[in-house]
Amino acid sequence: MPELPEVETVRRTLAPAVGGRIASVWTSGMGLHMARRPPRAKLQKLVGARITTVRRHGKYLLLDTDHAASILVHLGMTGRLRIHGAADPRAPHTHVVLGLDRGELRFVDARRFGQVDVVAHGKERAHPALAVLGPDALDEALDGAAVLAAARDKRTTLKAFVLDQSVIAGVGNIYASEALWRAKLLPTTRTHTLTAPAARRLAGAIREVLERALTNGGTTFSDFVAADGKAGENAEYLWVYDRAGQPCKRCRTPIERTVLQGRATYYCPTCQIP
DNA sequence: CCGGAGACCTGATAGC
DNA sequence: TGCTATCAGGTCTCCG
Repeated sequence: MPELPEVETVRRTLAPAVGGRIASVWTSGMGLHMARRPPRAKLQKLVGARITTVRRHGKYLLLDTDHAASILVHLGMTGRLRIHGAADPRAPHTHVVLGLDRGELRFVDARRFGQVDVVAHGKERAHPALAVLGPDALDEALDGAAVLAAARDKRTTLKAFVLDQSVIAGVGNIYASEALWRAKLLPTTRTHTLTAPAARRLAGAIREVLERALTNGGTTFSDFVAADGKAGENAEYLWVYDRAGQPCKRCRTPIERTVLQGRATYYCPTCQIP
């Protein structure tokens, strides 16, 4: 479910939890991502710690504490990180609960593709999940020149390229299709054929698409909600994703759906070109 | 190096 | 109504 705009929306709506002290920790004991369980003992050590900041890189959140460690969270497909009243009934599939001085921070994940871990300060780059990430998609440094440089040696398709978290961290399946439509580039275009002007368009389009979605509070089809429980509004603004057969918003040609690397891919066969 | 397929999980929805 | 098949915003691994 969640790509950069959704994760960033969660980060921002976690603001009320910042400054809170962790009073208790509960975990379900079930495995999440790759059958890895949230590390109960390491989380337990954070009892008494205060949450100082919440950072994001790509689709990962880092809840920093004043105990020299951060809580790493990835929402997977159906993960939710929400602030609740301690008396609120617990939703099914609740896997981690951090009791704060006021309220609770709960991680709920039906499909269990999400991840919760603890990382010592200064060891972030050594964490396997974070070590492989490229620059964040909203990083200022990610301009046309950077995209062109990253694209040059690759033989893959543009769709796979923008989805590759080691190249650009944060773009997922919805915004990959959206950005390529915005840049007027076909998803199947080979990466190494990208021209400088096309790379500039792609870099700009990625930023534009993500910032627009962020302004709209993220895209909600069924699962995504912010930390305050609110759904996103961006689904009604999507240009191509989930719009097969509907007219292109630029040229009225029906949008096509295909499958690339096993994932649904939407594009306009007329105004997107190699 | 690259793509494809399958794995990990559950729930929603469409079709019969 | 109830069954089955298909699909889903993410990653990871194996295979050719």
